[in-house]
Amino acid sequence: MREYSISQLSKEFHVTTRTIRHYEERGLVAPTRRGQTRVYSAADRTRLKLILRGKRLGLSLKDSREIIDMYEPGKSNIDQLKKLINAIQVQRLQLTQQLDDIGSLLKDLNQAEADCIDALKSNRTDH
Amino acid sequence: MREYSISQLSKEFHVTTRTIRHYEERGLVAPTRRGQTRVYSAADRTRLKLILRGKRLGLSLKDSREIIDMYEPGKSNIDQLKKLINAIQVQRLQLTQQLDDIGSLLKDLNQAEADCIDALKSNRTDH
DNA sequence: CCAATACTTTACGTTAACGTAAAGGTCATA
DNA sequence: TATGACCTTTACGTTAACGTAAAGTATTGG
Repeated sequence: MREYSISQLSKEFHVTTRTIRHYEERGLVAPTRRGQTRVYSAADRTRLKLILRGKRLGLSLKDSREIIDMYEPGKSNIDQLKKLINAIQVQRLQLTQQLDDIGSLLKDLNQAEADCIDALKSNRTDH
Repeated sequence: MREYSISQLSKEFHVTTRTIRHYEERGLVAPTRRGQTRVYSAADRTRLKLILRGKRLGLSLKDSREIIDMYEPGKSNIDQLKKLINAIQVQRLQLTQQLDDIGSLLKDLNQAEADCIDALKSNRTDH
């Protein structure tokens, strides 16, 4: 069972230690302590990974927290489960929307790039 | 050539008029005026669409502005073009990263949902 | 022994992207 | 003519997600 220091994780994920502590303040990770010092487990590291993935997708920390909490057990209440399933469907909708958006944007970018290259070429044969 | 009022667009895109004006303040749209009143063209409407798409993808207004500006001509300077091509490649990298992320998240969501459903079932046959 | 390194907490500061009044102009219609 | 329904500008407020600085603790190598 590997352990990580805060600066190790900060280097691995290219974020500041302040950022990681901030996630803790907001309740997204809860490393154990050796004395006063934070000790991160492999599970903690995974949570960080998920948070950062969420961030890349434009999720708020609150959203990320909810999603991450979905993976954890202990939510045996039926209403909770139904709520979760609902939340999952909402997320899925958003994601498929994003997929669409990305497709469009990539297309646009390709077009823009092609235009640029054309412009460069005609510029070169100009004068 | 259709025209739109600010409230029309605000309704169509489900944002407040304040938001649209904010985009203007930041230089992302520049509707003409009839007297004091803003009049939006089809092109303006398209820009709005692009901005909101960028927003769904987690882009900043500044990023969106740059991307949108790529589609417009008048950037005939060679250095500018090269810079643009570069920016496009950066964007493309980010997007493919996002595609990856979304794939992972969707997988996770499916798993979480399946787990939920399982939990519900076993809960039903319990007791 | 002391200086460097890595850790800690506390707390105020900053930026983006709007929200939220407040106060006023314009036009149709009851 | 006055009451809505829209439009405007100005300007301060708010939230999220950290940044940044100050001040202190703990361990480790020269």
